Amino acid sequence: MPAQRDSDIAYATLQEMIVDLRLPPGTVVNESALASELGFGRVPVREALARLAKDRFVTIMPRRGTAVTPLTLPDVLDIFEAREAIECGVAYIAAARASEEDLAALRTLVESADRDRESTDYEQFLLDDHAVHVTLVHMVKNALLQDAADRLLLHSLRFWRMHWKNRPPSKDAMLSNADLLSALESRDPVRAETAMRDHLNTSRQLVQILF
Amino acid sequence: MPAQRDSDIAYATLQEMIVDLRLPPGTVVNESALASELGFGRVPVREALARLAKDRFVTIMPRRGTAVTPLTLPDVLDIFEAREAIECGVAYIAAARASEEDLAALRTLVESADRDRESTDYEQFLLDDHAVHVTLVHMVKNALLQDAADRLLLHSLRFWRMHWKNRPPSKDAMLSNADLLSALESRDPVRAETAMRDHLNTSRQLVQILF
DNA sequence: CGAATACATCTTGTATATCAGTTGTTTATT
DNA sequence: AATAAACAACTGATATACAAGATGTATTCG
Repeated sequence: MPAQRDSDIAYATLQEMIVDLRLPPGTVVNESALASELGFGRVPVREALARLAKDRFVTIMPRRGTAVTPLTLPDVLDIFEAREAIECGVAYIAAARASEEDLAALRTLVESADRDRESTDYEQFLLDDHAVHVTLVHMVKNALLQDAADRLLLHSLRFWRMHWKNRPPSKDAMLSNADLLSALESRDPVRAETAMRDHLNTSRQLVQILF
Repeated sequence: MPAQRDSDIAYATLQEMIVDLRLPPGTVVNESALASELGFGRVPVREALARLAKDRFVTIMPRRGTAVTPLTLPDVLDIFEAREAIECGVAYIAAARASEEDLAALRTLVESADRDRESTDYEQFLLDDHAVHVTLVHMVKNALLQDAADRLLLHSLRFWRMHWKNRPPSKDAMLSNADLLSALESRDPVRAETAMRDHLNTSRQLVQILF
């Protein structure tokens, strides 16, 4: 655990506020204001913002201001495309490498998400679905892949929250990961990759229609 | 153009120094020393180091110091694995999306790299091969994928420079991208993905043997 | 002589102050 | 009235100063 510097806490706090929409896309933020709100000095807040900018969660316009990055349709399509490129590869690798414990944990999460769909609790569904993908990525135990994938998954989570915020929750758009899970359990890399690709393609198409 | 803040210049400079081994793996760096060397204050240097830490080019040990991240065998294998996961997806997408101009530029680079191999100029080979992969990624015009891939490619470049630094350059280890190029030119996503996977697997195996 | 503790020093972490660039507004000129 | 130049206010960018944690060393006690 890399220590708890103020800038680490500020980073985590702000990221959470951005992803859960307490700081909605487009919000302009101000270093000094944030500093006094969070109870830190300007320096740790500034460092946190710099890191969030590298993640593309905020956009810094030098000497002009900093804003929470907006979510345009092209941006969202990029997120899905990048997820497809990375997570398909991850699924392929994970099929060969997953331990029994990993698979059991994944099964629990997938079943939990399936229950959420039945109760149309979309916030909980999002969290469980997110957890499924995060867990999958962590299975491959590759810090570099994990960095890239975790960031994309958070972008994705932010998008879905935005998407469903003022929209009726629809069961059709809450896709199951059952196929992926069964492919992983039978240690079939190609099927796992295909399941992931189908999963992501289907949601991407849904978004493209509904946006 | 995202303005030229001192911290941007410091970031670019330090990244270059790390990747071209002027700051070899394991070097411990000191904020104030770097600051006076580069002619900046401590703040921009510190921000640059924070960004480099996110890229895993340096490792910050809070209140203890900062070091250029060492290159262990497991790290290198992670780099190759992550490249496989991402670049295969990139090749797949690029096959459908590449413009004629992109393909022409790629052809020039591939041929250039092939010439470098004949003259066993490994530094120039590395640069051209790097350019091939960077160009490929830029073809898909997806900033998120580009972020992730560019970082991995720089890690990879650093590794190869380290690898060949005190080793006789061997033609066998300088692989061609001709197959990949031809797959792209015939707009065949599956073949492009396969070519990329073979390319990366072969070099990974070479490394695993020689390390 | 060995171990533990106190201390000196080095390095990063944070706060405060100053500098500099951008923008929008005001004012003067045509 | 329209345009352009000067200016004022705001924001981030950087420098300087100070605080705090960590490590190695020296000293002291058993």
